[in-house]
Amino acid sequence: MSVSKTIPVAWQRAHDHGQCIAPAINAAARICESRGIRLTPLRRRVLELVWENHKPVGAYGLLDELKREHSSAAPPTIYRALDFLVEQGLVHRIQSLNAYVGCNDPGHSHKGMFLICNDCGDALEIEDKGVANTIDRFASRLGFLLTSQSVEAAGLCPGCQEA
Amino acid sequence: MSVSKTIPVAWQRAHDHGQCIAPAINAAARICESRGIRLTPLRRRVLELVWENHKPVGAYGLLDELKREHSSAAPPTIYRALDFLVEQGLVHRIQSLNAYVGCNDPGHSHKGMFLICNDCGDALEIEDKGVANTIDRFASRLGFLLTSQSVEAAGLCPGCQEA
DNA sequence: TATTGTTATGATATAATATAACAATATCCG
DNA sequence: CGGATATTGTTATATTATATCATAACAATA
Repeated sequence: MSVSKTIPVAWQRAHDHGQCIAPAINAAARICESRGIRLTPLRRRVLELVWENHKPVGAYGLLDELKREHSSAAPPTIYRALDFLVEQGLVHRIQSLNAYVGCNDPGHSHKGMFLICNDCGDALEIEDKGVANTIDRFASRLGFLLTSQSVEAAGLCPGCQEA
Repeated sequence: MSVSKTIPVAWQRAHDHGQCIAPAINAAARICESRGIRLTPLRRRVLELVWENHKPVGAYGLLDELKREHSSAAPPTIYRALDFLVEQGLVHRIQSLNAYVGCNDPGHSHKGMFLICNDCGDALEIEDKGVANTIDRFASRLGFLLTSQSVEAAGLCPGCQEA
C-alpha cells in the first residue's frame, strides 16, 4: 500500500504508523508512571490493539481482537480500558465514527483536530493552536467554561481522490 | 426560568427559543419549496418536535413524542425524517451527544460550532468563520477535500457555573 | 502479616442508538 | 391514466454502550 509522492508528508504519516506502536506504548508507560496511575496489562494490551489497527477502530472490533487472547473479555472490559486511555489522553475517541485511535502526541494538551477520510476511513490528527484558540476566545467571550473540545472534519484524503 | 443579567445575550437566546418554533418551521417550508423538495407533514412534525425541545434531543426521545400522535411511528420513521432534516441543513446532529437540535440559521453554509453545557445539556450554536476557515486552510494545505465539519466544545454555561 | 480501603476485573444482563430489508402508499409527471 | 419515483409502514436485527453486583488485586497502615 505505497503512497504517491505528491501526497503531503503529514498525511502519509497516518498510513505509516506500523513503527509507532512500541514507542507509543513506551511513552504511555512513562506518562502513567509519572502520574502515579497504573497501565495494567489489560490496559496496555488494549492500547496496543488500538495502535495495531492503522485506522480508527470501534469498541467491538477491539473487543473481538481482545477476546482471542483473553476469553473473559466482555463489553465492559473494553469500555473501561478505553475510558481510562481516553481520560489519560493516550487514545482519542472520534465522535463521528464511534471509534478510537491512538494519540500521536500524548502528554500534551489534546486540542487536536481530525481529518477523516470517508473512503479509506483513515484519520489524520492535526495539532492546531489556531482552531483551539479561536474556540477558547469564543467561549470566554460568552462566559462559557470549557472542559473539552472536539473538531472533526470529513472528506476525501489525497490518495482516495485519485480514484 | 429567568436568566441572570450578567449572562451574555448570545447564551440567553439558547434558553429562549420558545418563540422561535413557528418562524423556524416557516423558514424550513420556504427553503424546501425553493429547492423543490417536500417538507411532508411527518417531516414537518418531526422538525416541530425538535424545536419544541429546548435542548438537543435523542432520536428515541423524539420517537416517543411522535408515537403519542402517530402510532405507526418506529425507529426508521424518526431516523428517516432526521436524516432528511439534517441533509437539508434544517437540523444539526450533535455528534458527542447523539442528539439533534434545530438549526438557527438554515439556508446558510453550516460551518457552525456548538458550545454544549455538561450540566443543563443546552447547546449554543455559534456562527464562526474563523474556525471554519482555519479548518479549510489546513485541509487544502494537506490536499484533503472537505465535505463536512463538526466542531463541538463542552463545559459549563454561565448559568450552571453559579451553582 | 492481618486489616482495611481502594482500584481493577469478571460476569451477566440490558439499555440505547441505528440500520436492513421488503411491503404498501402516496405523489409526480409524461 | 399509468408508470416511475419518493415516501411511509412494518418487522427484524445490528451496533454501541451501561448498569449492576461479585470477586480479585493492590496499597497503606497498623
